[in-house]
Amino acid sequence: MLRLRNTLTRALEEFRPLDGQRVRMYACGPTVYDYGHIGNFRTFVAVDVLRRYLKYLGYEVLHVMNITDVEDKIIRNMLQQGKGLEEYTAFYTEAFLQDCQSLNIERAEIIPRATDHIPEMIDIMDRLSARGYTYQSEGSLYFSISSFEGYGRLSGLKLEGNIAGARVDVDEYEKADARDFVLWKEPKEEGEPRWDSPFGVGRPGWHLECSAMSMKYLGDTFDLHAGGVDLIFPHHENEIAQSEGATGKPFVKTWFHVEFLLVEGEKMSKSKGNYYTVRSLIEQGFTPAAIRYLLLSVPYRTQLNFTLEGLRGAESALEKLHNFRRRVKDFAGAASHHERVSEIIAKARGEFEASLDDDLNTAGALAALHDLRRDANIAIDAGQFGTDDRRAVLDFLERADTVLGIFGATDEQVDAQLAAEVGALIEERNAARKHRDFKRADEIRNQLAERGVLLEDTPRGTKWKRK
RNA sequence: GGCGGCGUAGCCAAGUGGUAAGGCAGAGGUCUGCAAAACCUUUAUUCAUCGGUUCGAUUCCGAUCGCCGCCUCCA
Repeated sequence: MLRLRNTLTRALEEFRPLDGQRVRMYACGPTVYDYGHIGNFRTFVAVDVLRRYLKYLGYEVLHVMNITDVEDKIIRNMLQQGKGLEEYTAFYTEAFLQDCQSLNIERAEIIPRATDHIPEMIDIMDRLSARGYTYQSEGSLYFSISSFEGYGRLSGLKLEGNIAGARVDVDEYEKADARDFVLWKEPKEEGEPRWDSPFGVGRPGWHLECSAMSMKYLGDTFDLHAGGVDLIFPHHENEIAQSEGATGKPFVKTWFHVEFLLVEGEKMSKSKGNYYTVRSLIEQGFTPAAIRYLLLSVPYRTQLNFTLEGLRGAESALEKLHNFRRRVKDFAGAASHHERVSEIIAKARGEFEASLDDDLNTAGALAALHDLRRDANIAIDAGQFGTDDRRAVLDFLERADTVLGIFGATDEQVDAQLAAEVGALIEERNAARKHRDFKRADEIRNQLAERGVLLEDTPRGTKWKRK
């Protein structure tokens, strides 16, 4: 039974869908003004594990992840570069989806773009206005938070109790209250994207976009809403105010927030030079699977301190799991079954599921795999392993990987020509070794090493892998 | 100033009121023509500090110190 920590209630709660076996979830997607960084992807990987585990448990998942494709930074950049909105955002949207794919993040069932949902946003504004939650000022439409009872419940921030040491944006004095937020913004500059609306020409505020898209596809009330912790306030707080203000119904049952990723103990920022994108790490030679492993090695609700050393460690740990899976896959022996191996698998499965049930403890889930690895290796070494066991271990690993996604699709892709070449060279080398021509044998080994192929002499013959 | 989280071996990190998962790095071993790789073994009398509750606390409570986040756009 899955238990999740709900930000709204601050409690660990048993998760039950509102609608039978069907889970409706929304995750705030990227604002496509630049390439995503690993901090962004920590959140998306965590949400991915959530949806994958829900499916593992037998639920049907309807997952919506939006693309925010109109927003201040986007507008600033596109104007600077002299590009159109669509042209500018399409590029980074594509880059984002590619990064998701390389990290083996499953695609959400629905990926709506904000600019395709202006009518839905106008509809919400109409309803909010009719209910007296809004006011117009200098061509923009604002939401008056003092009119919405319960504002601040999610974040625990008090409406009045101020903010002595905090920075407050005092410049925007056209707002009635400093914390009121904009629903519809009047264009300030030439060339800014704009749409017609009953509230004048303008563009939507960010918060409104998510309310419109989530409710359109998931209904007025749905199960899960996910995002980074930094979105709790004001973004999610404002979504609640807008959505519940418009419908009069509860908006979301469970709020799921992913903690920050830090780099060398500090918040990532371009100016500090500790800023990593997925693609920059891949260029440095790290595999996406290792990045994903690292992101899973710390449970989603604690801050993750990213370091290159940690990433190298993740690579080694993942390598061990890969080696193990390969060893089991290549196992050829008696068609037998060993009770001990069944116990090992049952223990691993129990630990794996108990960990994930406990608020998605991915660190524990990975530990379960490593335990299995060690115990099964011992069984194989002891000759207490048969082909039935082989099948059972592989089945479990495959099933576990439907949640973790660390073995990846790229794993088995070896091009056939390379395989043939390497096979021939290995044969030649082994012949040389037989004749004690070690000079030639080492020559071949070095030659292959230069091409990134690593040989491994085992009692059962020579194996190879790519490094 | 308000709100929230964290401090566990060299490093990353799980966890429980009953005596410390897992990984990285290190050390030893098996294997090998030598290697590498692979595999196995091993690494915290102790969980920031000081008090308290308890038969018993790393785990609960209080204080102190340190770190991080949010309160403004942000995953």
